[in-house]
Amino acid sequence: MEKSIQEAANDAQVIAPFQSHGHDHGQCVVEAIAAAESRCEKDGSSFTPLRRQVLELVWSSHGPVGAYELLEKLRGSRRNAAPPTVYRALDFLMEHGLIHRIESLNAYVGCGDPARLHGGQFLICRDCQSVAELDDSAIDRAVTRRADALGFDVQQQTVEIIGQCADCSARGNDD
Amino acid sequence: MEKSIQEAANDAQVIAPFQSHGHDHGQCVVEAIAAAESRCEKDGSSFTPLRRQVLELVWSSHGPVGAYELLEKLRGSRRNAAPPTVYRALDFLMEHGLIHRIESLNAYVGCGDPARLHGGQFLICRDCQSVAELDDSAIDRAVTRRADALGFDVQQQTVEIIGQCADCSARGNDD
DNA sequence: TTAACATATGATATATTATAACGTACTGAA
DNA sequence: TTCAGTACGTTATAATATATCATATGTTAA
Repeated sequence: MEKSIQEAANDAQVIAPFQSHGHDHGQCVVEAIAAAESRCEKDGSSFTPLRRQVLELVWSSHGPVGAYELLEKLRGSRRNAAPPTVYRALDFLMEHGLIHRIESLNAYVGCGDPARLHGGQFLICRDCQSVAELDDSAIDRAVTRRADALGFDVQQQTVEIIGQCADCSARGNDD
Repeated sequence: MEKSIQEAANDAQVIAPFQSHGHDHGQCVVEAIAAAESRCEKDGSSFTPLRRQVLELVWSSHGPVGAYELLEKLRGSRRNAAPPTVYRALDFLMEHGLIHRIESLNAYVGCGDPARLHGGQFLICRDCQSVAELDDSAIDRAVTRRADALGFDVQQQTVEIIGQCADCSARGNDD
């Protein structure tokens, strides 16, 4: 028998599922920040107020956020914020596995599992712009196998799947 | 026993392998243009001189090429070419499956199999910038399976694997 | 044949995303 | 205490992509 969607979402290989409308997002951000703190402490890297603030802004939605959108928000509290302010923070957060960049959207999302470094596999909903992060070993294995067969040494995987999430197709959005 | 690299490269699931230095590139471009012509004829779409020229320029290397790089080259023969000139041609070529966009490089590569519409799976060498195009059904299946389990309807797959190709690692490039 | 419409390209301007380069302030080690 | 490293400020600019309106060309159908 097939797993239900909920069971599949609970599977360890789904790092961050699509979020239901009701979920406690405040709590979810708090947890992400705590995880980031402990990750940086482990790395011996400094999780400065600016970096923390940018990470909070990234997490302020579950969707991908653009750099200039972050810049706008940042300017609420830092009047002189400029593009490098944001990009440097984003670079730091990516290097430390705290966020991922979605190449096909030029945008950034919080990483649901910063404890472990990993490349990104994402399901991106065209309708509601939400993103589910995967760490699916079957996908990873299939990629690695083919690369190995060609003598190709994999350094970074980018897997970005665009489509429509279950909620949106239930809702009948056909945009 | 494992397949040799050559056997793996000959596998039908590798649409466009990494190119050896010696391959007959002129011939390879000619074939790509011919395939494009027949594809467009089948689609009833018009393969204009501009579009043909841009496709030739994309194929002028096996590596990914940026839009502004194409624009420069295009200006050799069309003095007034402007960004929209190139982007419109690129859009047309993508819609008709004649080229793919590499999201992680903001660049474009010729499609090795325009006869059949398909999303892209790419191995991209950091050192020599060459690209191998795959159409690996195991990767595709792994993605589809997980998406299905989550009730996610896949519309477009972007799989871009960055690393080092066999030639470059043999050559000992460690950049 | 021509009016009507769609398609393709020209031309100009501008939007969006990202980085370069240099300066200043703080921090912690020798 | 000076030196080196790091983080951030500041200004400028690079690189990528799109909007908009004008012009030309081709196709259809009355």
